[in-house]
Amino acid sequence: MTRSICIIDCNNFFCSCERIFRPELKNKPVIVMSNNDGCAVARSNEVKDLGIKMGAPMFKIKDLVQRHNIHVFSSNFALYQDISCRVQNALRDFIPNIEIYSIDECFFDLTDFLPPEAVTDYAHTIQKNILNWVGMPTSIGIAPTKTLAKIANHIAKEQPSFKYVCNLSDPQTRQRYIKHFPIENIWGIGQRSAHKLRLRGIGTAAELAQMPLKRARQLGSVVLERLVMELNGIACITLNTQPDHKQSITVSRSFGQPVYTKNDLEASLIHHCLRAAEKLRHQKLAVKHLLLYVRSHKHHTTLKKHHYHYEFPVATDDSLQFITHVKQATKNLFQPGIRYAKSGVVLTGLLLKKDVMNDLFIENKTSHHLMQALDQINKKFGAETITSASVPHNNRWRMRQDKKSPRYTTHLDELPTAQA
DNA sequence: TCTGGGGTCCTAGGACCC
DNA sequence: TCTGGGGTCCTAGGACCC
Repeated sequence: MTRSICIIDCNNFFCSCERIFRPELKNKPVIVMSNNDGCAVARSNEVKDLGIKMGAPMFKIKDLVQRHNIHVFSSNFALYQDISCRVQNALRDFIPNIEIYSIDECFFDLTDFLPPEAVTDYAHTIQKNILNWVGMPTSIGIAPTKTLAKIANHIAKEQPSFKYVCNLSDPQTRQRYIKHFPIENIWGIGQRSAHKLRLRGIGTAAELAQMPLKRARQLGSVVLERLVMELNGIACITLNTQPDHKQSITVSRSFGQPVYTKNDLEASLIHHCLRAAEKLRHQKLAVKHLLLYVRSHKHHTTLKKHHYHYEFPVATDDSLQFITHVKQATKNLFQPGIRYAKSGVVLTGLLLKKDVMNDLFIENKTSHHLMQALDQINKKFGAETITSASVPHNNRWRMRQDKKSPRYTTHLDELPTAQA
């Protein structure tokens, strides 16, 4: 039976979030920048029309920004995450089982919910209501597999006649559209694979769909083989509405300005560890493996050691245990005279806190109540209200974020004000 | 001068064991 | 001294996504 797999995707998500609270920016060019205001990570349609590419560095587009009076925002993830939850909750009113694929996309399956001929109308209803309730414009793609639904979604945005909903369930319609769909735009085909395929004369989704499975596997392993099947309407990538817990947690940042001292490096790592531990506790997980790393400025090759690994004898979620290792790591890694550009922490070997095996012979040093109190206070009064006394007081490594909008929906002192 | 951050999955290759 | 192969587990790195 042909399934009605749907993907809903917020249009220019970060830009649209900013516009919800600045309605005067509708139809005006808007850009949202990456951390440190380094490059463009979201562009409104007006900006795309100016030819500014995804990831374009600020210093290269400064002139265009001025000339066209583009509104630039630093990224405001507290706001985006909250709007994302609102969109998801609105969507659940229409279909309870959704797969949250990213901050601005969800998959869902309408097969057992509606007859195929009713699906397109329902998608329009969902779309209209999310726009009314949350203020977020969206696009919806519908097809028998996730890969084809992503293609439909792409077409829904590009071709105005679809009004942001494209249904490729019908094989003839589908054939007509994938004939002209470039492989670069297929979900799962990156630059490398696209180049490889083009060299072999394959340039469109339809051409890739024709590839024999054996050949696909040989060329791009099981990943490409699956993709070819998906293009032919055979579902290989299943919907996952009950995801497992995370496999890894990362906190890393490029510095707002170059860092040369051990203290600054240590301060940044401690900060990242505290954030990572917070995330860990929030997801009710504990970690076995800790990785701390530093990066020097590009082309700086005299840096010998970048990584510090540690395996906890008993999985933990205790911020204070991490900090001990930061001291050790900085001692190991720091080299004077290096211009450091970035640091980070990666937690892997994650398991549910309730499944942690204690070791009889190791004293359990985790201070649950302390950590609980820490999280509650910081949640209520703002990040880093309470932190460890060993966190050095200095901000040299922090991000540049000059154009950040208020966190309208998550911080009481940043609420929007209505004018009478 | 200035180019993000947080994820997932897959493969190859090394270490080790029998 | 030289001689095998199969299995597992782990890690680093690649490719990709948003």
